[in-house]
Amino acid sequence: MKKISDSTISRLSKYYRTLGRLIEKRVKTVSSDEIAEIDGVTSAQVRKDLSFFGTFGKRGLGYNTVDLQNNIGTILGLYKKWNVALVGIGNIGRALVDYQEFKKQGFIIKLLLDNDEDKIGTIIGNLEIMPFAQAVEYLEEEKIQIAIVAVPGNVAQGVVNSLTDAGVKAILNFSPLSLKVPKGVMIKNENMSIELEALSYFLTNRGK
Amino acid sequence: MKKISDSTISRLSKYYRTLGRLIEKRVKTVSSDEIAEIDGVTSAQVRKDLSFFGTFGKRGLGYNTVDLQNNIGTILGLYKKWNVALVGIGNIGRALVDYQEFKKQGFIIKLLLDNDEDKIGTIIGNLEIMPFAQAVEYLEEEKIQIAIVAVPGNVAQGVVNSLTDAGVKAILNFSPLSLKVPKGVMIKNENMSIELEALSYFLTNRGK
DNA sequence: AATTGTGAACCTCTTCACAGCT
DNA sequence: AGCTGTGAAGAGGTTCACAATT
Repeated sequence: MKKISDSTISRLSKYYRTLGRLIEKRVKTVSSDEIAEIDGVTSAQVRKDLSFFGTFGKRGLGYNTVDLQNNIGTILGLYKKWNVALVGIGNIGRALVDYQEFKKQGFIIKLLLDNDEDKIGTIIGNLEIMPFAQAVEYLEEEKIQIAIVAVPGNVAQGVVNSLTDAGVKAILNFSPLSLKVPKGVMIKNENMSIELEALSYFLTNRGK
Repeated sequence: MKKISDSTISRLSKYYRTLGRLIEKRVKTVSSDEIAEIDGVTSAQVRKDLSFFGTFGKRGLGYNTVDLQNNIGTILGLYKKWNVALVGIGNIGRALVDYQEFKKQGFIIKLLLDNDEDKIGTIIGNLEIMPFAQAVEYLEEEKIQIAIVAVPGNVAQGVVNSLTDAGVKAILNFSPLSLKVPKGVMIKNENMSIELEALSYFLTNRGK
């Protein structure tokens, strides 16, 4: 398979969401121009992104919203169910347990892990917080494919090492550090500080 | 000022954090190669990123960790204090109030806004949740420069419109939609679903 | 007439490679 | 000798522009 850029994938996620909203509004057909306008990109970009995966439109007419959403969903693997472990049940972890958006896209949190004695055994939603020390066992039991890591920076790399040793192949990292993973494992960073710092830079330097 | 790419800015954030950790470990000097290794980029990339802003190293020797961190902090505007409003005090909003990393970088949450009658008046940390209906007034009063928007997708654009009308120039958006802002306003998206979907794509297509 | 799909042109970002400094 | 700073080359991503299709 041809290497597809990260930006194309993340734009496809946006188109997917945009199509969802159009479908809610009973829109049946949409042009690349309309999608582009909503998502703040060019229409050529939309068509090019799609062209890597096939031809989904009708010349002169545009795209059927439902079909296109389905196609993008399939490309992104959203119709599979993914079993997710959440590691580190602090403020952010707790918020993520309830984050509705995840469930909607097939990301099902099946395992909560922490190493804090006080937290282990606590029930959140309908899940009990389990000891990270036995992570390997639980990860296997629950057939976890994706781990969300929301632990303090100073222990994040260790946690990620344990997870990848246990065979986890995809990680979403909320700690503010660059973490290393072995080849064949994908890690994505959700780093709020980096985005805020970009805003800080913008406010500091605009006009210059 | 020459236009600097977003990726350069976000790498500078990473270098900043990496230098912080080196300084904690009493490291005095670092080469572009070492920074690059830690942050998973090339050494040429590190030097090029820095070169847009000045010359900070000594040939043959490398960079003084403390000086370089200071320089990057200044470039990013991190030594200013930024007054931040948090709009939408749901699960994510609540988690962000306590997020220590923000405070450390000079982002000070000074205002909590929500439009839910049941929430208004509640105190979180040492801040009272105020009614979004009077946002303009409070934003001015607290001299808010940055707003973090953590409201449901269907009301996000409206909230952002009010904020930009009230003069807010920088927004960090946690809703899962692409939002429009007027020229001169910067919006950064923190979209957990997009990252998870990239992981889903990776797991679905690896090996092909 | 409208809109897609796409090769080619363009532009931007990254890496190379080496002169220049310590 | 070691490492930075940077112009030039290279790679990758975006936009153009138009033939193809409905």
